[in-house]
Amino acid sequence: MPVNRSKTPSGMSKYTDEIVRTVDMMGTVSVQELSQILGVSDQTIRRVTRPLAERGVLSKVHGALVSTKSALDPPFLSRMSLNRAAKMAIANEVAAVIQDGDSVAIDTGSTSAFIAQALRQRRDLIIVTNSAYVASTLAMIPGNNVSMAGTQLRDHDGASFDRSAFQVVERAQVDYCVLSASMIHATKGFLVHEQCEVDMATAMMNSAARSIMAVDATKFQPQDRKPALRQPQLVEGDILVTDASPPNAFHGVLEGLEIRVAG
Amino acid sequence: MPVNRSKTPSGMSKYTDEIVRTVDMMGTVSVQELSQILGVSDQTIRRVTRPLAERGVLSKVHGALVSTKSALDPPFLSRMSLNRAAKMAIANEVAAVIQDGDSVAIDTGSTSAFIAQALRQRRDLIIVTNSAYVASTLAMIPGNNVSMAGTQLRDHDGASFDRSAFQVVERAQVDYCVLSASMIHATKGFLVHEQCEVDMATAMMNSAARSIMAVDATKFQPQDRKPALRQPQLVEGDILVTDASPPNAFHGVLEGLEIRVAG
DNA sequence: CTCAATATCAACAAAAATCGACATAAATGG
DNA sequence: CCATTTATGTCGATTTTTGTTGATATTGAG
Repeated sequence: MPVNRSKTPSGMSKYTDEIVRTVDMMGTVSVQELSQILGVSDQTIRRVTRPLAERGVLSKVHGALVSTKSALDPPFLSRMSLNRAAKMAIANEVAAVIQDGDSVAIDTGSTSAFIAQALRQRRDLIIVTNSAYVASTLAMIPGNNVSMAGTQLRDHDGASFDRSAFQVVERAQVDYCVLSASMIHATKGFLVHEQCEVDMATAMMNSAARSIMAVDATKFQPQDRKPALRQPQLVEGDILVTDASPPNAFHGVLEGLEIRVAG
Repeated sequence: MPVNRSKTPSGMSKYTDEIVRTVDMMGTVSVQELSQILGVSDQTIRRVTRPLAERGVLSKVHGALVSTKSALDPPFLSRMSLNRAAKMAIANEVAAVIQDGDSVAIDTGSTSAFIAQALRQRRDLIIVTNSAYVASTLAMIPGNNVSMAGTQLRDHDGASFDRSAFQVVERAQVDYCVLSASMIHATKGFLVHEQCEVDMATAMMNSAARSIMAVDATKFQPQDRKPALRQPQLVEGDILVTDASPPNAFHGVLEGLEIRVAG
């Protein structure tokens, strides 16, 4: 009778190691190819790789194995693809507010990435940002003057929140700052997840004559991961750009703001 | 009844990875061209790329696919598209030298942009660079640790050569530095146009255990704009990666280097 | 504006890949 | 040595993907 159903220490076969190494090395390998390399049948490859795929060591697609290290879809880009149309509309609206020659501080976040793209149609901008993505997007436009704030980049979104980042932002003096938020609460206002984001937003607002808050309309509903930290208070004359009219319940926290609905 | 157990992670096919990499590297690729590269029908390319376009991983126009990554139309792109096949081959060769977990300093330049793309398949890298493009390309890979050296970005290539850039590079201690050159002279060696590039190369070499010089074979011929400044001398054991065997006339300046020919 | 050239799309048949089951070979443990 | 477990290869049914064809849409030129 079968006593020990559970596989060897970690479900390993003598091929496991070489398979994983080969897949990681090549990024993508067809099952056929792999079976020839190891001199075994394709069926064996499937049998060995199935548990690996379940454990997430590698990933299976029809006809081939793909390294999970392939990072085709880092979290940042998957967030980019969420609500794409709305974010693009908002980005264009923000780009309409900002004029050629203006100076702008831009925070990190997926909406800001779209705004950076939209701002490529503007010329002679002076940009300060702590997002490497925004910086590299706008730096290569002839005539722009881009400052990248910070040195150490966060891995999931390529943004920096180190001391030098704040120094650069605080030294700046800009016409606008472009901010974002993870959620909008009917009484608490604009919320984000991390303290460093609040700090950066505060620094940018202090350096800017006017603030632009860019949030898509889905942020008016409660999010799954509840953000707990408040963004600094916007003031009279600041701008809110979104893609649908805010529900009445939010009129309180939006008091005094210039509201622009994109679309 | 067939249950839906085939949980294809995210609509991936065995071609997705290579398609995305190719599109990102080349900026723009026609569907025809891609189908020839992969040896499949154009229809297959369309089928695979449609969901990718919907997710925003790349973007479709009539007849071609365009990278959404760092869309660049300024001079940078024209240099990017020069010799792209050779540069891609060189980039892959460099990525083969560098291992997961290594620390690398990367300079600016079009070849370095390709190398950054190729290095996306590596994991847990520690990167120091003065190019915003390289930084943002590699920063978002989970596990990587990227430092952006410098604040003020040059407009034509998004690179920084200010004081803080040198401070960051000089503080670093890396396994490899990846350098490039505008021309190779048979007796003077590796040449570039600007003093700041020499300074940066020097700083990177001093911080690195081993240097990798990546130049395509066309650089062995005299260029139209003659670069006048010498890169610092490479030393015994440093690596030259190129795409064709250097002519005999250059043996003198390449003495002692490990020469790797990609392709 | 029309026209030709080319690109895209939908649908179907052919090809390839997968999975399950069983037989055989290798390894294991007394 | 044999009994038993484990791993591997082979075969057929099923599912998925791919190439082809013909219709439709888009582009650029005249």
